[in-house]
Amino acid sequence: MGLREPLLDTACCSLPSALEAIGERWSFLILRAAFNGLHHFEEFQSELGIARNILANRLGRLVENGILARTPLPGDRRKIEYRLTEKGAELLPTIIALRQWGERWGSGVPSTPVLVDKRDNQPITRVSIHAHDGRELGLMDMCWMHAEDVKPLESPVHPAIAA
Amino acid sequence: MGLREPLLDTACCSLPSALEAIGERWSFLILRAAFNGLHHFEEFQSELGIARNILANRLGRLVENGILARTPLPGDRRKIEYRLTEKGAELLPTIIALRQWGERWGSGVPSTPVLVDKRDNQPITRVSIHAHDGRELGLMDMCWMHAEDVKPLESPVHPAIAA
DNA sequence: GAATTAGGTTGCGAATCACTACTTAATGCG
DNA sequence: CGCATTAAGTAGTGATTCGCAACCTAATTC
Repeated sequence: MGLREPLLDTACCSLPSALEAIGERWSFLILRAAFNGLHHFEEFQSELGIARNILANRLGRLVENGILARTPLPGDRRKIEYRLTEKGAELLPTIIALRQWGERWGSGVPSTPVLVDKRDNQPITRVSIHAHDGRELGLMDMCWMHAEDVKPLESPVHPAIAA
Repeated sequence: MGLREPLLDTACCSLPSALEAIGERWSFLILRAAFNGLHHFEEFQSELGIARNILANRLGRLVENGILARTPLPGDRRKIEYRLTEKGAELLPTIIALRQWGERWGSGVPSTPVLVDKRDNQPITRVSIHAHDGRELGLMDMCWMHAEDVKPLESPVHPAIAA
């Protein structure tokens, strides 16, 4: 039977729970559109060409999961505004990472629009993995460890506090 | 009719093509398992509890898309090894970013195992967005621009070349 | 008060998902 | 060899979801 149980118990990894929230078809693209400044049902619908019932379903689920906030506009109460919450906004690195991957390995076309630093209008760098001291790490530079085996560094105590 | 056409033309953004490759249910979790060192059909099956035909389908699609490489082992030719290609391995930032997001906003449980820097066994930092000079950028620090409007910085030409 | 607009909901056929059982091919072993 | 075992994958069968079109409802506009 096609009963859809949760992907996995969330005991060891929070990926499954994340995927429950945003892993369905279209969810990612709706989020991308939201990051690009779209806020209304019809905007999403015409931009993405998604079926209306599916869009309603996805928007509802994203709202349920606290990723989008749904507010009727005070001026025209027919209009519903969908806006990223803080939780939703923090998906940006994920989305950018996936987009950069697609750009590099997929069709190779540079995506538009592109995220730039406001200060100098220069594009952001590639999203990558960094050590706690800031060094960029490749696959060879890291390994997996059980969380409980990680010993916290004796953090260099701030002089003002240490004194 | 339920004919599944591509999510969107890939003209403006490579996200859709990326999602065609890895956006289906289970694909992400299969990749996570691969990153964690699983390489065989039965390993994936028992770890994820996924139906066998779906697993076969997903593995096939990941291979088609060049994300996993499928090689029968020389020693025991029943055994098929699925291994991440370079293209697949470069999905790590995406997966880590999503996992960190789930960890922060989902159940809040710390995931295990955790990626650490080999040099000092310290966990990696949070995946985030950086300017080309290395500064971490928040949502407020950046904006979208059309790719063709981005003016390349006159890069500080290498003295050896300039001379 | 009729038409329009924004945001949905309903119905229906096609595709996908998931569970179980079966198949095929390569090894292991007596 | 001959038979059990293992690894990987396929087939059959329902439940669920997707996608399209049409319809509905409330708020606004003319």
